[in-house]
Amino acid sequence: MRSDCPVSYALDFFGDKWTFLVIRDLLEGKKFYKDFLGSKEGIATNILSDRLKKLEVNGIVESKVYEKLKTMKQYSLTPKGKDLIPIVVEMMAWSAKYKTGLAIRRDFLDKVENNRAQLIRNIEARLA
Amino acid sequence: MRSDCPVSYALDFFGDKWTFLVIRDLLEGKKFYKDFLGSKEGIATNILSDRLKKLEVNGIVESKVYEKLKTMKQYSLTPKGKDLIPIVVEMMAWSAKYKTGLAIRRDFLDKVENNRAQLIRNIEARLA
DNA sequence: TTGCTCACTTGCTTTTTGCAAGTTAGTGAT
DNA sequence: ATCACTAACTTGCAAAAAGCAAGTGAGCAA
Repeated sequence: MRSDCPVSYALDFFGDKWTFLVIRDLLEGKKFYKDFLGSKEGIATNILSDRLKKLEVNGIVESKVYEKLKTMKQYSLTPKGKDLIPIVVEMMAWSAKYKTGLAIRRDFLDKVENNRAQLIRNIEARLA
Repeated sequence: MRSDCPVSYALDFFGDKWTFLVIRDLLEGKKFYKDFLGSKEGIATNILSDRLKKLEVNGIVESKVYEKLKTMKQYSLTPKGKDLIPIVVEMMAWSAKYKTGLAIRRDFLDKVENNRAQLIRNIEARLA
């Protein structure tokens, strides 16, 4: 841990190039090692292995042997991991605003937008 | 850009060890190079210089010469940068939940919590 | 028992980060 | 005008992390 700042604390978990993309994959329902490997960004096997390990140690991910095929390990998010969803949501909302042509559903964004507008007002009031 | 995924798009801007901490500093009201250098995490001068440059190129930060003392450059967030506030907020909320003893004001968190709970319900409904 | 899949590991190269020591430009005092 | 001082970088090199290709070992199916 680099400091007692909450932002810094969070970044110690996923402030690197790959960890958050693995979390995204898990949120999208991916479960197995090869699923993560198949993602468009193209993570390397050693990096993926390392990140899954760290996420598990940090209590964000848990894994168990897949009983139907014991060579496979099934990964999933813990409650602590699922609590990262709002961060993902806000990243998506931000990207949708500033990048044209991204594949995000309109109805999803509309739902987010009201919450987001309120949040911005809250925080800007604090900063003023 | 590594893919057309919105999460990946966002991470291309700040998916590294330092960029988001600089954004946090700006949100906290820091303006000058030496202010960022003074942050508790201890960023190196070359990294800071590089990140400020990239943030400016990416339209998240803007800078101008500080007229009262022309050796100093004054940095600030653009609207695009300020729109990252909700992400910061959600990071803080997550950290507050999982790390004891972090310095976040209670009243601030209470405000955030309702929005967050609603967001989680929205998204989990989508994922089910 | 052979061959296949899957989840890793290993060894090596390239890129990024970290650190210390400059360099350049404005400023204020002499 | 020159000197000391400060602020914002830049440079060079060492250390760490990421990227890539080629293994390895454990289950499974024929």
